[in-house]
Amino acid sequence: MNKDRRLGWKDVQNHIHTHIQNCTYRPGDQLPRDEDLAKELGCGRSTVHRAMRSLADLGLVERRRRGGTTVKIDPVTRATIDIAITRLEIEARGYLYTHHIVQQKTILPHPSIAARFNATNLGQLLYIRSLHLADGRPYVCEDRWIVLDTVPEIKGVDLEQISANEWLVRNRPYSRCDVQIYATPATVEEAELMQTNGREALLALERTTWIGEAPITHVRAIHTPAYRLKPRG
Amino acid sequence: MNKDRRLGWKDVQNHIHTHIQNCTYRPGDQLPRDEDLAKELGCGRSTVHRAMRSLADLGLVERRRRGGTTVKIDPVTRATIDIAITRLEIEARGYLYTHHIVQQKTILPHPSIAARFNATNLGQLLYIRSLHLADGRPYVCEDRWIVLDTVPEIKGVDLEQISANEWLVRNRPYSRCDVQIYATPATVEEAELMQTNGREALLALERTTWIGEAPITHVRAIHTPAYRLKPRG
DNA sequence: AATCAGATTATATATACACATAATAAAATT
DNA sequence: AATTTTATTATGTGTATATATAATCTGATT
Repeated sequence: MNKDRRLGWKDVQNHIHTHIQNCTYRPGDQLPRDEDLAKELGCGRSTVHRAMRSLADLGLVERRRRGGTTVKIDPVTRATIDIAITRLEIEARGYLYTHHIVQQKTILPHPSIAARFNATNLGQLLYIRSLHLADGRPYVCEDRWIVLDTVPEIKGVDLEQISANEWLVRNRPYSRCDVQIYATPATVEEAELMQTNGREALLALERTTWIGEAPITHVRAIHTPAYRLKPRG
Repeated sequence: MNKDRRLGWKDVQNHIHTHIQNCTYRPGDQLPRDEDLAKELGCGRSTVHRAMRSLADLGLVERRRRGGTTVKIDPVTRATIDIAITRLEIEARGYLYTHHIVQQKTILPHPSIAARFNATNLGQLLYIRSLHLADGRPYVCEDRWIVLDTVPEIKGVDLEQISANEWLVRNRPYSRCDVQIYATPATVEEAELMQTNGREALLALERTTWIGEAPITHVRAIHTPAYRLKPRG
């Protein structure tokens, strides 16, 4: 940035953030107007605006027209999680990735699955249970339902070659994605697949995606017992 | 925004996002230069810049100086989680919040706790096991370690009145927070506290905070079995 | 041939200005 | 007194311009 000349928006952001950490400004407090702060710090209003917007994005302050900017009364810890293609996640950890399909069939949706899509007439689904391994050890077991009316092309894809996970991410952008994270005991079959005992607690990650109004896929991925989900740096 | 005049940055963002969804631009593709896009759409370069930055924040495109903007080759699903004060979360769901302390003592840190802080000389810690209830039913059980060298004032606080969770959030802003999410089977004691059987899988949420270099607190919160963590919006 | 110094290119940042919009307060009208 | 209109205020957005920075290419120098 500027070597020494004047303040950049990050400097302004740090300045305010520091004051919030200092308790110079406490939760609920009113911050100075953008314009006043700009005058005080010797920079443009736009620069303060940029910094304030960033702080608002971080969930640290709240801005209201006419009401000015206040330090958030009930701060939340905001964590951002990036869910990558399973292959890339495994490879990023330095393991060799392999995967195989345990079961694959075309079915009509079970009501509980239809409910996830908030839909009734889904037509036929492609169901796939697949296992993703890191250095040969089970890492993720995913149950996936693909709406064939929305993604007919997938019928022609060799899903042993490229996983459904990867094919969809690369070929089927979505406009909406619901995510749910929860803990679940392994079923007997899952315990066998994951090579754990049946009492293990597994982290489950459910995702459902749509393109416009059209449902694409629903997936429930359970992870190896030691798995820890970590937000990005 | 502008009623009909010209495009706003959100319009531009939608325009590009739509094209990415269309597969007009596919993962890895190069997008037009900001300036060209501005000319094409009939708006200023700054407007395109604003839209592009927003798309980059969403993790959909990547921008490199001189390299231009490309559609992200390996898109990730980005989920943002807001972890609020437990009381507010319970009240937001329409339940009556109560909490009580199960155990409280001053101790020297166990090595595994010290490791979480990446520190060796932590001095004395205040350990608190507390139970947070929704309409009288166990909702969250938290084990918390507070670094007394960093937060000495907490010794004078009645933590039955205001939970340590809430007091810290309101009185001790942090500059860094590590978060980990995982599944864990309930211990015998936890199962009893949470009024579940010992085989339940529970979602655990661990947080460790610092102000500058000084460690503040480490907390492990386990949730009621049915609990599902849902990203915002 | 290897290396270093510009030139070029595209995005990033800082700033200024005009206008839009939301929220509120004050004034005017009924 | 109640309601509507108008003014004020502070942030939001769009744009233009100047400068900064990073990445890459070109070519001159050694």
